[in-house]
Amino acid sequence: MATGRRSPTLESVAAASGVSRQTVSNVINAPDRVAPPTRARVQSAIESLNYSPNRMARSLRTRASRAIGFCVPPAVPNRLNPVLDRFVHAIADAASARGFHVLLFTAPAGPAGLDGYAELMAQQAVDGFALSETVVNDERQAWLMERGIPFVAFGRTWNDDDSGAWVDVDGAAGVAAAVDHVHGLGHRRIAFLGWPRGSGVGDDRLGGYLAACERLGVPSLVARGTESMAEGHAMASRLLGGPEPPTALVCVSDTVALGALRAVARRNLAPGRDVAVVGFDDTPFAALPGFELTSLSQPIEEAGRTVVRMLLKHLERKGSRRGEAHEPGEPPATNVLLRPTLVIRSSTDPEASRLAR
Amino acid sequence: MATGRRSPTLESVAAASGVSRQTVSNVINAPDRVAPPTRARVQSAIESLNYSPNRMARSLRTRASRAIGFCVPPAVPNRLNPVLDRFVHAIADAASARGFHVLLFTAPAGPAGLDGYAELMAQQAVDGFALSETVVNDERQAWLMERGIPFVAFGRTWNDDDSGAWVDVDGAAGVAAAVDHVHGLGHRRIAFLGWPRGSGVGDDRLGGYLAACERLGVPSLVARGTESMAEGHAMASRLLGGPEPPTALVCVSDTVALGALRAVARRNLAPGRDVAVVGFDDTPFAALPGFELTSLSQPIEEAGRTVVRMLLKHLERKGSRRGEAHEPGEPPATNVLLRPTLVIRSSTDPEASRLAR
DNA sequence: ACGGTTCGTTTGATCGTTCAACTGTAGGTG
DNA sequence: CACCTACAGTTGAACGATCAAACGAACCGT
Repeated sequence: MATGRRSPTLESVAAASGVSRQTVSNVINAPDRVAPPTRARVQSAIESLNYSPNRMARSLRTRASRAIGFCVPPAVPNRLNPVLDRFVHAIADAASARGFHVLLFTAPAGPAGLDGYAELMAQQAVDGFALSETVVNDERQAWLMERGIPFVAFGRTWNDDDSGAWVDVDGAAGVAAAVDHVHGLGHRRIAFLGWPRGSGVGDDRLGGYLAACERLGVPSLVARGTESMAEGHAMASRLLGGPEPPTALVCVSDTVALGALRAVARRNLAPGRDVAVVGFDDTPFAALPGFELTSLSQPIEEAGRTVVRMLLKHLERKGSRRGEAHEPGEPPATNVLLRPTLVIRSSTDPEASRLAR
Repeated sequence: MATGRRSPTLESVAAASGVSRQTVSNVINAPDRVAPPTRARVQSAIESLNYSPNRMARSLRTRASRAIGFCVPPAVPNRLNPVLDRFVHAIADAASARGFHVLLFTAPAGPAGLDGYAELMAQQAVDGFALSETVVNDERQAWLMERGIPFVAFGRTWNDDDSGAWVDVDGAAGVAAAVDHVHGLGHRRIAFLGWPRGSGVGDDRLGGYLAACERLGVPSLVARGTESMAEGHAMASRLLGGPEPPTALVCVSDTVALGALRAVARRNLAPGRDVAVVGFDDTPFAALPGFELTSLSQPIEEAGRTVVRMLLKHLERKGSRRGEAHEPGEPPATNVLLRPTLVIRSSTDPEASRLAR
C-alpha cells in the first residue's frame, strides 16, 4: 500500500517546471530576481502541486524559526482573566498575518520558570517572546535582556531600570477620563476604590485618579482592598456610611465595581441616579442587564497587534547582520501607551442604556 | 566583535567528550545503548556546554515536529468563554510534559478556515491538531479524517457519522445529577431552562434533564431561549408566573442561571430557600458573594490532558511505520466522556455556604 | 581455530531549504 | 575589439540532527 505520499519539495516543483531548486526558491523569496515568464511557470507548478515550503528545513538553514513564544500564565481558579484569551487571539492573528506562529508554553512562576525561555531559544524553537502579566520586580525582562533574547512585554516594566520594550494600556489616563466623566455629570465627592499599595497596575490607576481630582479641584478619597467583589462591597459600604458620603465610586476593576454596585443597591440607592459607579476592564458582565456598568475598555487587540509588530521589527533588525547598520539612529520609541475608552452605561448615566440601543 | 556565539551542536559536544556525533545522539535518545562510563562523560559535557538539541534539525530529519496545532476561536465580544484559557493552559502543560509544543493559529470559521490546517501539516509545522468548540455539522472532523490528519477534539462529533476521536464532558450526566440534587432536597416541580433546539451541547444537557425526570417520576417542564442573562430572566419570569410554578430551575448555563436568579429575587423569593437555581460551567462569578450559584464544574484541565494524551498515542502509532503492527487489535476507546461535578452553593442549599467555609 | 552473535561505537548519507559562488549570455562603453 | 556590468539561472556546500549500515572487539559454542 502506498500510504503517506510525501509533500512536494522544492526539487519536485523544480522538476515539474523545468528549472532548478534555487529558481523556485527565488520565486518564493525574491520574485523580482526571476524573469516574469519563468516566474509564472513556476508559480503555476507551485499551485498545481499545492506546494508549501517545509518550515523546519527553512528554519534550520536560516537560523530563524519564525515563531514567537508566549508563556500562558496559570489560570487562577475562581478569578476570571478578562484579558488573556483576547490577547492570545490577537497575537496569534497578528503573527500569522506576517507568517509567524505563536508557540505556547508553560513555566513555573518566578526565577525557576526562566529556564524554559532559554531552552526554547537554544532549541531554536522561537525567535523571541511576547510577555504578559508583568509585575513589579519582574525578573524576566532583565534576565532576557542580559542574554540578548528579543522580547516585547504587554505591561510596563515596573522596575526602576526600565529596560526592554513594552506596550501597555494607560490606566491613569483611563481613570482620569472616568473622573472627568462623573465630574461632568455634576458629581463632586468622587471616591476611588483601589487595590493595596505596590501593584504596578493599581498604583497607575490610582495616580490617574489623584491627578484628575487635583486638576478639577475636588477632594480625593481613597479606599484600598484586594481584588474581590466582597472587598468592593466592604469598601463601598464603609464610604457610603461615612460622614460625607461620596456620590461617585471610581473602581480599579469591574470585580470591585460589582461589589460596590451591590453595596449601593443594598442602601436602596439607585446606581447611576444616586451614586455613580465606574469599573475597569469592561468585562463581559459589565454589559449584562442588571449591571449596566460604566467601565473602561482596554484595547487588547490593538495591544496584541502592537506587541507583535514591535517584536518583529526588532527581529528584522537583529536578522540583518552584515553590511551597514539598518538605521543609523537609535531604535524608535520602544514603549507604547494605549488609551482605554470609557464605555458609558447606566451605572453612571441612566440615559445611556436607552441611547445605546 | 564576537557577537552571537552559536549554540553548541552535537558535534561540539562530541568533540568535548571525545566520542562521535552519533554516540551523543544515542545518549539523548537511547541511553541504554551507550556504555555507562561513556554515557556519564557525555552527560557531563552536555551539561557543562548547556546543550539542547536543535528542534528544527531534528524535525527535519525525523519528519515530526513534535508540536500540536490549536486554532484559537475568535473571542466573541461581551460573551465570556469560561473554558478557553483553562483548556489552552491544560494542553500546553500536558504537551510540554511530553516534550511537545502547542502552536497557535487562527482561521476563519467554516470551510474557508480548513486550508490553515492543511497548510500547517504541509509545512510540517505540526504533527496533529487539538480541536475545540465542535458544533453540529462541524466540517473539520470529516475533512481532517479524509486527509489522514491526526486530531483529537474536545467536544463530541455531533454528526451522524461519528468519526474521529474526542473527549467531552457528560452534560447529560451533569444535569441529571443536578436534578437528583434538588429532588433530594424535596423539590418536585423542577424546570429546565435551555437553549434553542439544535445545539449539540444544549440538547445533550436537556436529555439528561428529561431522563432524570422520567427516572424520578416527576413532570418535566422545559423553556428555551438564547444564551444570555436577559433570556434567562425572561424564561424564569414566565415559568414562575405560571399556574403551577416550578420550585427548582435547572439551567443550561451560568449565564442563563444568573438571569433566573434575578427573576427569582425580583419576585421577592429567596434563591435556595424558596426556589432552587442550578447553573452549568461553574464560571468564576458563580462563586461570588451575592450569587452563590450551585453549578456544574467541568473538568477542563483533565479534558485537556486527555486530549493531549490521546493525540500523542495516536501519533506514536502512526510514527512506528515498518515492522509488525504495534497492536494487533483495533485502537482502544477513541471517545472519553468525563463527568462534571456538582458544586453546591446556597442557590440550592442555604446551608451550603456556611459548610463550605 | 573458526563462524556466529552481541555490544559499543563510528561513518556516510539524508531530510528540504537557503547561502555563496559561479556560469553564460547580452548589452553598453571606452 | 576588449572590458566591464547586469541579468537569469545553475551548482555545490551548509544548517544540525537521525537513519542505516558497517565496524572492531569481545564472548560463545562447537
